[in-house]
Amino acid sequence: MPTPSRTSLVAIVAAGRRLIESEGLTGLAMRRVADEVEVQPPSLYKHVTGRSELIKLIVEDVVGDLRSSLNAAVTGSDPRADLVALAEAFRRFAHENPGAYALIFTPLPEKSRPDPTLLTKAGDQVLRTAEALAGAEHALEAARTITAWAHGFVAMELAGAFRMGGNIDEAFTFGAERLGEALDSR
Amino acid sequence: MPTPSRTSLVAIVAAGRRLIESEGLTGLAMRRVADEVEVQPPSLYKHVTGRSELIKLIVEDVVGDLRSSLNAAVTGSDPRADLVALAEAFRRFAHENPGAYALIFTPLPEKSRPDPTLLTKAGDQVLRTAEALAGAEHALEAARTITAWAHGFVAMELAGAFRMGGNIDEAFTFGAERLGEALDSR
DNA sequence: ACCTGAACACCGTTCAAGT
DNA sequence: ACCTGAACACCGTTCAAGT
Repeated sequence: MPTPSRTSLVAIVAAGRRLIESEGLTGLAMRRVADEVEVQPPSLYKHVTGRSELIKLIVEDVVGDLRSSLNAAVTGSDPRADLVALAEAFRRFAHENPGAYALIFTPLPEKSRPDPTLLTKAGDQVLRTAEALAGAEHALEAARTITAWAHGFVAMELAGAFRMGGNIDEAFTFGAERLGEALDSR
Repeated sequence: MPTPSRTSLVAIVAAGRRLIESEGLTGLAMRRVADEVEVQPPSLYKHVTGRSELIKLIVEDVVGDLRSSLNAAVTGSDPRADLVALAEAFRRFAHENPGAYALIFTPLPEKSRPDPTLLTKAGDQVLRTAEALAGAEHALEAARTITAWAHGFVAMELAGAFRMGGNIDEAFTFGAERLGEALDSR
């Protein structure tokens, strides 16, 4: 007689994401995930091919949430204002999900990398704002400049790399505004 | 009778850095480092307090090399040209040391983080160029904008996050030039 | 069809014993 | 003073056996 599942993929991914958030990638041990969903470790392999794939699923979950946050941030009125709103939403998301966020742009083994189309979708709002600002011919380059700066900023922040004093919030606003000016070709 | 050391801290750090470069942080196993320097694993602990500290020493080694590369890149003639030269040197370094580079701005446990003063020294050249460009009152913010963008760009590149086509080299040059314009307050 | 216990091949690290 | 072998407490993963 078939036994009903005692856990589920969503429960496993959620548990894994919690573990990563609280203790980083090292804390993501299959045995601990199993504990969290109240199952023996080998049972996890009925839902997931292995730890690498679980990491991938967690990253994809995070990327989906990031996309929602970015989409919710823009108003569509003024591209310069939208750029600032996107940057702030991006940073807020990273601050609220530092452990999971760190995985998005970290060099992971092929098996743990998120589906590229998900990353593309998450970046779509930035691309549209970049196009409104910089024009169609420079849209992609402008979007990459914005994303690179925003990611680099929060990555350094989360890694504790800003150690020379000064106001971090102001530095972020400074960057967002200067980038808005620099990319505006209207 | 005292036994002469069969290995050394520099040999251990070099071996560790090689392992990280070829197989990432996961490849940095104490047993494999021990193999590389031809010693039994427990002997490593006479030179290093543990794996965490070894990671820290490796990161500090890399940061020192990055600093040298950046210092060698500037000519001091024109700040805009220096900014481009710094950005290119930064990116070249990351491409040549992708495994080790990834560690610099990754969120590491406290015990593995590099000495903050080393990071400061590595960033000093960028700070000076930023000051020449943006003026003393905005030097730190400008330096952070430049560094964030450059790091974000190569981090995304190394993570394989640029998947929408387009020319990556041109996107980098585009960003460097626009940033130069945006930060120039002379 | 899903879960389990036992097992395998790995880890980092400790420590008493050797030279 | 440094190195070693043996051991401990962990990993991820596999697999035959249970229900």
